[in-house]
Amino acid sequence: MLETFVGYNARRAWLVVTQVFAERMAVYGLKQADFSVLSLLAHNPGATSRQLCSTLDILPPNLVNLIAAMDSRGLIERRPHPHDGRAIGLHLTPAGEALIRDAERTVTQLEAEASARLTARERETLIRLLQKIYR
Amino acid sequence: MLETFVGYNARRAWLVVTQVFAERMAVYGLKQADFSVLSLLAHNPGATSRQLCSTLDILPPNLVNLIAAMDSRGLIERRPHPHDGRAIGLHLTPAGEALIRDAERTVTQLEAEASARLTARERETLIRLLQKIYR
DNA sequence: TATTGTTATACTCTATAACTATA
DNA sequence: TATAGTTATAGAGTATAACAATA
Repeated sequence: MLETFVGYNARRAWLVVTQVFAERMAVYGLKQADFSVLSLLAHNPGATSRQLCSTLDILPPNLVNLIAAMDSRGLIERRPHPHDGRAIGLHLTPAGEALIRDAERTVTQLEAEASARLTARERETLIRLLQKIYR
Repeated sequence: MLETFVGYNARRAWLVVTQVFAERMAVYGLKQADFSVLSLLAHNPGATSRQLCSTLDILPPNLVNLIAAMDSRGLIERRPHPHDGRAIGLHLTPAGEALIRDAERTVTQLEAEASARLTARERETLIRLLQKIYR
């Protein structure tokens, strides 16, 4: 019965992937949210906390320490926003760029392993159907 | 980039479904784990805590209060296991059966709403592909 | 008045160690 | 010795309210 529900199956699949993800990202000292933030900044330099929050569905208070920690680690930099004095533009440092490049490569690899029982086409279909749910 | 990963998309889809789920199940006083336990017991009467844990990937200590609460509510009954003096067989009471019957109907309905942008066939495909990941 | 970033805090979910009773 | 159920507790993740600075 449970297995006929999208919600149940999505959670079970996510649990499997997320476990492998956590193990492989521990090498880089990154958790899921860290990876998501760095990856977004790599492809959207200068994004604000608020933009990250709405894109990732994270609440602002829960992003603060996360950003502060990666700032301390020298992975990201906060620069004044060009047009909005309230906001802070977030940028990757060279170290942050190097780290996320390696991490993204690792995730691409583990994704391939996690979906090894799917053909390339099935994997595309899966992602497309999942996006139809949440977009 | 993030959107090319199964893990990311599975989580986002699950977040959407789970939110609607939580709202609709609040009427019954059930959380996700409660629903899963009751539903499993409805279709597997006499199951033990240990069996529920391994099926749902819940750790034994985290199931204790959950079971106790539903026992207090008169939804489930603990009976001595017929063959194993250590174990306890879990059964739904008539009240528990009535509740999970209604709740399952509601979940079936909300699942249909959540996957309204998918055809019936796409929904089947989605579930099949998700199961290929975690099974 | 509304929004950005922030602090403090609380609540839920998940994880670990250790105990008892039975196998 | 191994397993089922339990207790206590710690940690991670997520949520709300309220504040200063800027729009």
